[in-house]
Amino acid sequence: MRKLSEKDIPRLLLDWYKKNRRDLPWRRTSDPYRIWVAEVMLQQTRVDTVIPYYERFLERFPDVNALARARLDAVLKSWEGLGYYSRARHLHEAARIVARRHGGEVPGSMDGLRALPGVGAYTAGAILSIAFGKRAAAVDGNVTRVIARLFAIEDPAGGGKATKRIGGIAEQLIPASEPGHFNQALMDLGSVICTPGSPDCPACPLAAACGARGKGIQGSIPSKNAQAPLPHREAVAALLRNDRGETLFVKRPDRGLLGGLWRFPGGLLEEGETPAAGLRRMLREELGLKGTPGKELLAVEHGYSHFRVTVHVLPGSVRGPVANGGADARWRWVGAEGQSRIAVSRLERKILGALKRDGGREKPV
DNA sequence: CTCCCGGTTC
DNA sequence: GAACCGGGAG
Repeated sequence: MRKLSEKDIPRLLLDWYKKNRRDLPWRRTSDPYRIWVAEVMLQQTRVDTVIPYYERFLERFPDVNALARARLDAVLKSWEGLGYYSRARHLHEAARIVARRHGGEVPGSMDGLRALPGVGAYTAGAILSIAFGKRAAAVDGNVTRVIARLFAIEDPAGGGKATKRIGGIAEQLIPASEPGHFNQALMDLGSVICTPGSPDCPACPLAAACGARGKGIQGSIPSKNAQAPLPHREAVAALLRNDRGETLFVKRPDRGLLGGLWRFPGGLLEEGETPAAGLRRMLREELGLKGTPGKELLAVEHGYSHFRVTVHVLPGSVRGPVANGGADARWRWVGAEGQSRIAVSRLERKILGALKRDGGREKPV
């Protein structure tokens, strides 16, 4: 029997994929829009998390024109909890571009796709190969790991050298027929068999062709680069209620952390600042209000991509009546029902859930 | 071109 | 603690 070589890889993978492919909602369609939405959601986010969001999003925005017509607030609400909210903003903006400039048809070219906000090399390659059957690489984290192992690439993953080499190999490997299935096969293999921690080499259709396996170094590829622990910050959030029982919310700027989502008044504490003092300062700076903080209700831990935070939640009263902001105001009094309609991050949902559980009663931390 | 920012889940 | 891509600043 002839030794396995590089040119056997597509056939072996495609055969394996036909028997082992995962049944995923976006694999039951060839609609470029639906595949695009799925690929954007799958950026930075696991398959199981994406599935329910994907279903709901497409029910709400079934085609490009529906998404293009929607308000950003509605799109963000559908994205609530999925994280990396700039993806939603970019997708919405891109849908408007497709509706306006491409007659509602998702572009089927690399240049057309890459010109859309939120579409990088990976997403464009995935859409081109999966929805349009074109020969394009789609190198995500799984594919990177599979190729790094297959070719025993020991340079640190994410480094310029390894990225370039892996991209080049991915381009070469793609077969002219079924490029979309080939790319998805690579991703499934990485997700199910060639996993980061302990790859299941005996189950791998490419084991005999795998360079890392041959050298017995599959467990240490890709090499892990030590990362510094995330910094920790302290923050305060104010629970301000008016006489109608509504709560004051502030809208975050469209860009930056959690852009376009609503939050409680407050923010990061300065070094050595107490929650009460910080809250007084922030109410003054942010809303021009003179406020009196009450006793801390609870403290919530939350992690972001590059720091962790402890949020102290304090009730407060503000002097004098505060009018409701208009439709586009950056702050607004929100009743119980409205609180389920506005888009907020996990952190605010966590706080709202905790307050609801103990009925908003004061409680020692 | 490289580095840093950006959220959540398992 | 690990995993997961794109944009924008430097």
